[in-house]
Amino acid sequence: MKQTLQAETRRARGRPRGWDDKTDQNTIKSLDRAMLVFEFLSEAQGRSLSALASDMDQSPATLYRILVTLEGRGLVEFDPDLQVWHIGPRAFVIGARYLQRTSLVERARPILRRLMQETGETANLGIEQNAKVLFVSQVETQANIRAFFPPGTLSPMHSSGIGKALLAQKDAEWLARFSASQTLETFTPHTLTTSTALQADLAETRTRGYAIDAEEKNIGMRCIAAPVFDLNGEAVAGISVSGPTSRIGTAAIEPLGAAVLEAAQALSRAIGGAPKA
Amino acid sequence: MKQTLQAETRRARGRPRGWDDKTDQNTIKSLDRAMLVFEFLSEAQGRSLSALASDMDQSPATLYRILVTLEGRGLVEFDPDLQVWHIGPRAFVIGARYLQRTSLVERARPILRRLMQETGETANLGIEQNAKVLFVSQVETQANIRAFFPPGTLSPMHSSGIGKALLAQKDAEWLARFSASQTLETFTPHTLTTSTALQADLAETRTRGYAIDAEEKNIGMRCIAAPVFDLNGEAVAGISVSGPTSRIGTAAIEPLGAAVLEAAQALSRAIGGAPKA
DNA sequence: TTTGCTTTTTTCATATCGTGAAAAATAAAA
DNA sequence: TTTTATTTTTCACGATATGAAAAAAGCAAA
Repeated sequence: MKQTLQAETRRARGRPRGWDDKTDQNTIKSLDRAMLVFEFLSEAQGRSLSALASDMDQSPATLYRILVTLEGRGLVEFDPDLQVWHIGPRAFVIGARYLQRTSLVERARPILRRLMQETGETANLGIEQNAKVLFVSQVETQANIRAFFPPGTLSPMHSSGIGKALLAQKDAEWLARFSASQTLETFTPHTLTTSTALQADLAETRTRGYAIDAEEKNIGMRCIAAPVFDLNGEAVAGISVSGPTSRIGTAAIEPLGAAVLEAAQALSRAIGGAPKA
Repeated sequence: MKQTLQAETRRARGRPRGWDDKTDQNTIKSLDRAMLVFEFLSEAQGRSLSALASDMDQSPATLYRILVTLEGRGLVEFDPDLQVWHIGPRAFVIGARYLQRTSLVERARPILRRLMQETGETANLGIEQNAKVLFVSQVETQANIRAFFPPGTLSPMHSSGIGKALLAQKDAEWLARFSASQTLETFTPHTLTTSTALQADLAETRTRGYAIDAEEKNIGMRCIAAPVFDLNGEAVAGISVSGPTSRIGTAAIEPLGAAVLEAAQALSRAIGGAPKA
């Protein structure tokens, strides 16, 4: 039972340089081309052979053979009635096994870590739990003054960055039930305590792309958050950075927002999700 | 805008005869082999190159090139710390597009969500795939003890609620082919392992309107399922709720059955279907 | 029916490119 | 250090993927 850890070999092969221009010597051209077809088909399902051939600028003969081969393994499917090609069930089964491996939290860790390093502020991951935000993971800043949310903390949605980022994605019906069941507790003079104030903030959040919690829960603490989407386009989690007002001034908000947004999108991709269209 | 319908050409190419022995002339060998690797990896994730090579009886060099090529497209992933290979996020994204084709899943989501809220149990949607049940969508209960079927799971028909709900709608000829090709694997002492026992259960299911899986696959888990019909009156999918025996006792079965039946009928209507007359 | 047109499969000759063996590189263990 | 276990890379060979073009199959008109 060897457990060799010669990480550097292939780690080096990752992205560094000489990836974009140098055609990697070790890749198989024909396989790569076939996978490009596979990927293209997944985006443009329901096309005929000839349509695909002209769209991809490939010879119909080759394309045909690729599709027939993939069909043999159930990775693509041919609809004999409409004479068009689709992604097959086997692709779904195989792809679903990606999720078996790790959870949202595990996928988030490297992304949170990078976000913390880029911004210098504590990065958090939270999910919705019974109309509250449950903080499930965190990477702390190295600064001496820290925002601190122990994982496991439950926080009201209306007074946290992640909560507001998630609320901003909910439809009207959901929000109606929310305001009916929740009272908007006051924590600081900045807390949004009326439904109209909250609605206005959520509208801004939607256009901005990320939510801002400006001392709405704790005086002296600001927080920037963006939503994470799952496969069904539903906002299932949020990523935020939080820190003292001394470091997160008005000038810092925009760059932080961009970084948080990017991190949230990276996590969405990692769990196969994308915002609803 | 031609809409040619020359179905017979490729329909004939489907499965009929001369598939098993004749090496299909139109198949690309190297691609087929690569896809076999892809599939194998999905079942045996987290293996090193050498382990895969010996398991698949392939030269490490070729396997390496296949993996690197697939890695380039994100279809597989390399874990540099453990030095092992996995299925990648792109595979998940592409595979998930299989579901986009039919609006079934999309239509089902609100219905599943409502069913979960009404019953408090995890609601599932499954379709038939090569005489197996493929779970394609799920809304999880909020209870702490949960039945869990990750989407993408394949399950034998005779030992799942949805499977039995679908079987109950098949005609005698189909069932004869089914029993000829499938062995009724035993999972628990409650599994229906003889054709006669299964037939009897299906008859009850038909009169009852919904199927009951009473710990036939997993001990401690019960499942109530009903069929969903498409435009042609064929049972193309099934909806179920599943939960622990502690919550789904004999008394709970009837109300759950009614709720599941109603949900299944709602989905049938949503896709323009109805049971065969 | 027959004719014409489009899309798909299949054939075929060519040289590209995938392949395995073995060497080199790299990392871990001794 | 040396040894051992993996992994990448090199290399020469020939299997096989490829595109052009022909054949087959469907469809839509006469």
